[in-house]
Amino acid sequence: MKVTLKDGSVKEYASAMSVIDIAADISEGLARMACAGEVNGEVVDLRTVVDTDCTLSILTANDKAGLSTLRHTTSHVLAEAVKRVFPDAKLAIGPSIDTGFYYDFEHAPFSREDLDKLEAEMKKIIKEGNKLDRFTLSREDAIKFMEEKGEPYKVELIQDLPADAEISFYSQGDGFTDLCAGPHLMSTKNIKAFKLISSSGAYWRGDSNRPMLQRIYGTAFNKKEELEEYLKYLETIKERDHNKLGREMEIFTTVDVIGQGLPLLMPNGVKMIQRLQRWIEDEETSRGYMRTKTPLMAKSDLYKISGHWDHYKDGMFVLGDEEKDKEVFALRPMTCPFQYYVYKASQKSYRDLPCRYGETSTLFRNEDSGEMHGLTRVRQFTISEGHLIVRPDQMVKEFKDCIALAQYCLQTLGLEEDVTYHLSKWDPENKTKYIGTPEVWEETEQHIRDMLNELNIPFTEDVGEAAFYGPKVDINAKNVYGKEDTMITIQWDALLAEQFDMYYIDENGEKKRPYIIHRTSMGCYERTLAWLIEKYAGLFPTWLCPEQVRVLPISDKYIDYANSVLAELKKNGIDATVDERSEKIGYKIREARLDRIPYMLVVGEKEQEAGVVSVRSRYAGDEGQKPLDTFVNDICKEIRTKEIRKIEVTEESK
RNA sequence: GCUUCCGUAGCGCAGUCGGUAGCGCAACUGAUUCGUAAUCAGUAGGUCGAGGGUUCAAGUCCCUUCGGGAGCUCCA
Repeated sequence: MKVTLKDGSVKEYASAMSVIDIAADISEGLARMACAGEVNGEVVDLRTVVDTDCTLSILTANDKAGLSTLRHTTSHVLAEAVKRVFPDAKLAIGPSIDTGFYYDFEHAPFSREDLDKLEAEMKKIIKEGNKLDRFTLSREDAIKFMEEKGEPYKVELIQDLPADAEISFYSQGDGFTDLCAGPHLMSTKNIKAFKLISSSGAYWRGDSNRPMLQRIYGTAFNKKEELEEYLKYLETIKERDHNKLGREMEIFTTVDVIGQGLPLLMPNGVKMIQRLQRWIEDEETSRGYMRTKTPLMAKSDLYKISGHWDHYKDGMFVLGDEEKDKEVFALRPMTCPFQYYVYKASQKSYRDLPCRYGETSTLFRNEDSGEMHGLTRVRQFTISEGHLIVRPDQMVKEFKDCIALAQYCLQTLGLEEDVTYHLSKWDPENKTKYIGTPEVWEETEQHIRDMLNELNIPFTEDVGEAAFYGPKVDINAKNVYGKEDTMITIQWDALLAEQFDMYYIDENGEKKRPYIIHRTSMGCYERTLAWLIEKYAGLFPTWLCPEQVRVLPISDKYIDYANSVLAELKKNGIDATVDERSEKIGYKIREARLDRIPYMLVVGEKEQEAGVVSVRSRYAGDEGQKPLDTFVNDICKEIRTKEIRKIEVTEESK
């Protein structure tokens, strides 16, 4: 057989060979480094025997799949360590993940001391350097095997494997054997650098009705240095965590007596949100949106028509008692039905459509207590919401325009590279969660699929993520910890117009159902703010900075001049202050840097006499003396164009 | 909602075996009037998240509750 290698060279073998043997034939070193193989593009175990012509790559920990193999084997080492240190623990599952691996156990919660003990035991196991061997069993034997070992979770896993699945096991020495599809390293001794990160509860099979197991998270790398670097990185991202930095910068705060998920936006945060809001509202207006302002609450009757009462009552703040009170109200969790009644207030002709309604809309959602987080998951928030009532023939164009608006917003804020696009579909297995027929769902999902393809937007399709009334495009971003949130959503709704009896009169004088697009342009302001804090680590584009310029007189003698400079800045709409304290200039600069002010204007004798300012920016350090009007022109232009100036000078700010 | 960790001055932290609370920065006052990352001196600030219990005595031990973190589950 002929084996074509990554570099294009061809090896010929007389008989079948395993991947690891081929690796050893290429070089000893490669065999030592090998984590997995890739045969004809498919990742395989090193033990896989190749017997026909193929292309083969030997994957090492420098390859993504190789690294995840290394991590997966590390999770098995962890499992063996747990069984050694805590023999009563029951094994569940232990996959590799983007950041490392985890393994779930039925056991009492693990403390940090337990993790340290386990790490020590893992080091021992690695030092022992047992070989991993793969073998398969029939379903009956596999179940018997795990029953004898007293592993009920493994038995359940085997029982649920598809009928045609090969049931494989990996053993490492005599002590430990685990049900596993692989692939795995050849020996535990090839694990060079690992660390147990944390432990926490996790439901068996991700089902909150089933027992809670204990999950241990860890990570592993090819080299010690890479591990160190990763651990250091984990430390540094805390510094840009919006929940920490946002409080530090007095953008928001929370108060225990006010309640969970109810952040207070402070003057700095409000300034930023106000700028975002004015920008978005003006942008929408220029794109043909009309603005509405509708009530924050309504009678339950409204939500009964929309279907929210049936589908999302638990998520709403209900005012009153359904049993006792004649009327029950609820704070609105969305604006849809309110804007529908704006539409319905007058009879519409086909000529009136599309109707694009926008509202800066405050919403209330009663999240479960464990879900609240900083500014990203809150109980009250304000969203750049809107609904477009359109004729079916206008739907595709309008939907595309909504995507274009979202992309424009992301580009302006410099966030477009950080997002992923998702086609969120219904779950045909769970019809009770949705309204409408399968035909309507399939058709609308196909429309969105076509559109995204046409626009050349890469996207994933997520089952069961749709709204109850229709599929949607979700634009998601990850926070500093890698957790994903929906930032923007655009939803295709061919169903609610029926519920609300919305219609327009077509060219033949007949009543027709419109389609509806539910959409946001820049999503929820609080969440966007959180995203910006983390993206820019608090060093926002100048137009968004709560304080854009600080004027620093070098002594009290120049306070008057500093204030005349300030007046000129304010006249031009620039957010600025003067630092009037009797401190040394170096100290004032340090403070301004710590406050993340983009521009500092130093003024003293020379500046006053020449009528100029000495500009110091976080972008380029000392920018030298400039006439004040030149500086004002420059910064006004930067603000007007919402320029994202690259930071070239990186000085330590600690 | 579930598992777990945490809550001491504005912020970051210390507080031993239960014996009545301290440090740094910030703040304030005074001096200094300064040229690019911390001028000097002084002052003030806490019923230790809240409530209850054990004890002669609780920041410390126990219970409840509120809030915060991590993860799970959920997220119109």
